[in-house]
Amino acid sequence: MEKQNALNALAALGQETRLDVFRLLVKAGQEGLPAGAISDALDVRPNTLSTHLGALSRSGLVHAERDGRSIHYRADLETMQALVTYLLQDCCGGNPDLCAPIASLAAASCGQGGSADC
Amino acid sequence: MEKQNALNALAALGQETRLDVFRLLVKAGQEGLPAGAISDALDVRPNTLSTHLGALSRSGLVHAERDGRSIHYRADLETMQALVTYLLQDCCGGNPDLCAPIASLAAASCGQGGSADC
DNA sequence: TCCATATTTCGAGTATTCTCGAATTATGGA
DNA sequence: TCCATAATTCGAGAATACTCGAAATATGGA
Repeated sequence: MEKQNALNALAALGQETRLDVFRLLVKAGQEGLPAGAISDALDVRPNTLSTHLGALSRSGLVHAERDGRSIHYRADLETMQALVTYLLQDCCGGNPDLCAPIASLAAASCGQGGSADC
Repeated sequence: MEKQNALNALAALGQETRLDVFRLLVKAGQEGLPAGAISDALDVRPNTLSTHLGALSRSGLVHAERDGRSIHYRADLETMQALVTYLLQDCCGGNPDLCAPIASLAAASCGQGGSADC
C-alpha cells in the first residue's frame, strides 16, 4: 500500500460517522447493506451519509454495487488488511524485536470467536 | 481501547505531517528524537511541528520527556498495538473466518527483518 | 407513460484544521 | 545575572471538512 492510500484510509476512519459506517459494514459481512439501511441504523441523513460513503469508497475501504433500486455497500477487508500491514511494517521495519508482541496480540484478538484455526 | 481513543489515533495518523513524524519516531527507536531534529528532518517549522506533536501526544501515539534544554519524543508502540488490535477486533468479531489471512499477513510483515521468532 | 422509492449531487452555512509570524516560557552556561 | 538555545503558546488568516435542505438522477412497477 502506498503512503497516500494509507493516509486516505486513516483519514477516512478518523471520523466518527465513517468509523461507525465501516464497523457496521464489517459486521454485515459479504452482502453488505444498502445505503438506506445504514442511514436508518446510524440515524444519519441520506445525503450526509452519501458524502461519507463517497469518502470511504474513494479510500478503498468500501465498495458499492447497485442492486435494483438500492445500492449495496460492503467493507473491503483486503484494504483493511493492507492498512494494518502497512502500519505494522512501519513498526517492524526499524524494530523487529517489537513486532512479536503486536503480532501475537493481533492473533489473540482473532481468537475471541473461539475459532482454533484463527 | 475505547472507540474515542481509536478515533483520535486514526485522525492523528490521517494527516501527512503527523504520519511522517510518527514513522520517523518509530524508526528512531526507544530514545526518540528531540523536537528540533524532527523539525529539521521533515522540514517543518518548529511551531507547526509543536502543534502536530501535541495532537500525537494527546492521542497517546507519542510521549514527550524533557532532556535538558530539548524535549525528546518517542513513539508509543503499545498504543499502536492497541489500535491495530482494535481494528482487527472490528474485523474478526463478525467474521472470524476472515481474520486468519489478516493475522498471517501481519505475521509476514513481521518476518521482513528475518527474525524467526517474530 | 407516470409515479414512488433509493440515492446522489448541488450550494451554502458553520465549524474545524492547518500553517505561520510573533511573543512567551524554560533550561543551561558564561 | 545575562544571554543563547529549544520548544511552546498565542492570534489570525486561509483552506478544508461537515452537515443540511433542495433539487436532480436512476430504477422498478402500475
